[in-house]
Amino acid sequence: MSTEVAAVADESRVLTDHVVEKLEQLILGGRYQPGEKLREQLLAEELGVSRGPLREAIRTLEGRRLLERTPRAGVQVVGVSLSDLEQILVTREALEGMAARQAAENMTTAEVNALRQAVSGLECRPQDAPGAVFNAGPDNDFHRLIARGSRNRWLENLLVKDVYTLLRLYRMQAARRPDVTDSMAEHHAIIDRIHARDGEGAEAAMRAHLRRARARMLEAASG
Amino acid sequence: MSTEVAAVADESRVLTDHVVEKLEQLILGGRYQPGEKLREQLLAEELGVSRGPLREAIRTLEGRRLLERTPRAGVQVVGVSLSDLEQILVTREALEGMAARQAAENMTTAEVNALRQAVSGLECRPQDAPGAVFNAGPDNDFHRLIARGSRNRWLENLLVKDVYTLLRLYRMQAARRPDVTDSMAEHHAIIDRIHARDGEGAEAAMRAHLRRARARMLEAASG
DNA sequence: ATTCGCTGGATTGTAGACAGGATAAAGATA
DNA sequence: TATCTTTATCCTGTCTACAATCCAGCGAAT
Repeated sequence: MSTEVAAVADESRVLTDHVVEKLEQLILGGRYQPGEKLREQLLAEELGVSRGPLREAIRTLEGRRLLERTPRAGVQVVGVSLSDLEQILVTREALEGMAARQAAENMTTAEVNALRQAVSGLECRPQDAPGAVFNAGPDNDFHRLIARGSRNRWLENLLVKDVYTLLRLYRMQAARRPDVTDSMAEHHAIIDRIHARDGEGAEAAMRAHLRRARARMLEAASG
Repeated sequence: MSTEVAAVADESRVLTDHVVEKLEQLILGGRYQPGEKLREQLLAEELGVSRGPLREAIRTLEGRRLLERTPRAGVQVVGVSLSDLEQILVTREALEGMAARQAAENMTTAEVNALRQAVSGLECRPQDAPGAVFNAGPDNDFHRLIARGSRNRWLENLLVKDVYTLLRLYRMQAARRPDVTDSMAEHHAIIDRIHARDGEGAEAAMRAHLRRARARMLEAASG
């Protein structure tokens, strides 16, 4: 079975963690469609684990809102409605605006440089990796680096583990490549503010950027 | 055993959900102190359930960052350091600012009235309930109502399930009553903006309020 | 046609077992 | 006496197996 979880876990992680990861990949990779019901017995066999770790992994992904449970009826992959998408994007604006502000205060110069490189997107990124859906391109790197640069593990976790994952799921669901609309200029404006250590301006620029991106996404989705 | 989970679950919830709730109460109630290690066998017996549901509940609370796992060594109640507190409060400012903005757009007039009543805090709130630590007073209601009024279930969930819980844990840990410092005036200013449907102003007022509250808390904690 | 009850399948919860790692106690050495 | 090492114990992580419960679909009876 090609979908089996790596039998030998690297130390300091337990089986459940690998199941979480693998399951997330299966969902984000489209193996299980939004709305599709997961049957534990089958899934456990497919992953080569027993029900225990699988159920724990499901609980974890429930917490990240990737799975939804109807008591005694089973779990299913969430479907991201247009209303959901809008609410998620609003939440993202709040979190990532603050992340940009904190990044302006806390990022090292080296990190800012890495950020500039990332948006330049010159590094010929190999799109061949098995989980192509995962590498959402240089845009993704940009936002991740800022989340990391905020030095705020709550902001970072909420953004990376919850928000970004749901957005990927939506893109999967809509069969839409991450729009590479040239927001390069906006990205550079944000970086400039961060580089200038202007937290206020960085947050404003990021929020303006995300508002425009949200408008684009919602328009593209409904229109 | 007085800590046993209600044997008969109200419908549409499974045992694990009750364990999550009960465990959260035990932690927030101080029965298990921050840093304390949880032994699953004992805890399972104390709660009157088997290890299965307990382990699932633990995973859920891990997702909410109330518990921390060291692989193969066990789980322990998290300790909220001063740096953690600061980061959480910053995250809260971002989320709750946006919640206030959306509340200004989406709250019904009736909800705004309820909000005013809540901050007036005139209803003689019975502090007798078993989980006294839970009823964090009228201040808590105020923030919950706004989160609810945002009509954004992501914002609301992140605030109520994650952020507020951690703040309660911190207060428990610091053995500090939720400071009832008269932020009444600030609260009313926020409500005024919401009532005026001024999203921009509501967010600004909320963030200013939370910044001041953060400063107070950090000062009280370190000074 | 609607309602009732049955039945098969799936979820949910429990119990017991066991390997392997972590912790704590006992012993050995300086 | 203090520190290092070894040993014993405990606990976690995982699996298997089984009982209980719930739900959906099907068929029969009114």
